[in-house]
Amino acid sequence: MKDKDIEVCSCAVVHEDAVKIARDGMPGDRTIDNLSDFFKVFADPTRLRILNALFHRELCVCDLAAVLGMNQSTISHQLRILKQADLVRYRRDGKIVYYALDDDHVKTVYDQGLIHSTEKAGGDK
Amino acid sequence: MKDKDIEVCSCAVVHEDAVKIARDGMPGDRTIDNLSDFFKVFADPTRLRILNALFHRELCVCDLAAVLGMNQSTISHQLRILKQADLVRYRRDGKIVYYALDDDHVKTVYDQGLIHSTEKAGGDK
DNA sequence: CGAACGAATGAACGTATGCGCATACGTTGT
DNA sequence: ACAACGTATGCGCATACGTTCATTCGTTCG
Repeated sequence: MKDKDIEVCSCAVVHEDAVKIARDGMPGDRTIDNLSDFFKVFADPTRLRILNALFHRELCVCDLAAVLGMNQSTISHQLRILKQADLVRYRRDGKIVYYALDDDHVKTVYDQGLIHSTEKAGGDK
Repeated sequence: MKDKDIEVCSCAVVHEDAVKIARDGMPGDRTIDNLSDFFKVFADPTRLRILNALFHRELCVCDLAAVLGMNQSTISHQLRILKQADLVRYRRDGKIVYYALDDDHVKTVYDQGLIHSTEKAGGDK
């Protein structure tokens, strides 16, 4: 192994040991990418609103469009993303497709983020 | 109040009551935006790697560049975002600026996301 | 079978985001 | 004060993302 780190940063690496430890503890690309993709799903107002609406009960695409005041197409696109992330599941009843939260911990993540985000926004100490 | 919902979605709203309940329970734009912004900070591999590196101990910009194998400029840009989100704080020691996690619950959010993301990726039932 | 309706998909557009280069800033040592 | 070094910032590029329009798909009902 060669000192690739030195080439990246022109400065003398201040803490070689700390860098090594941080490197060893770093998860693989796959893990990091999965993690960022997971958070990415929650990083959009429209999707958060959809999730919020589904906290109460299952809703069809048309209902969600009405709740959010947005196009049916937009809702459908976002539902696809939520579905791919396994955050929601759907149930077909005739022409109507009902969406619901796939897992309870979706609300857990949502709520935890809510606590921290409002904490930051409100508590401007 | 006028029926704005009907105009949005050309279909006949299937569940008026459910739509109304979902609407009433919907947080304001400010809250939703804060929440999505919060998750957005976690929704990038580079920032997640920086946070991960800081789990062990505080590091300077140069260290982080070495750990991630990226430009100092890139690291600095991302640190700015993390700082604005109050996820990290910095301490100046001469020319060197050390960054550290501002809060313990940063790791909490990180870990919780990790659990769910690996759960989804691994358990492809 | 064909019309009607809800939902899904693809293309296009504007915008936002991450990265690296070049450079400016702030501090230290001579 | 000047040079050196670590860090921060502005700019441009490439790309990813969200929304909308138009169309297609799938189902139901006449």
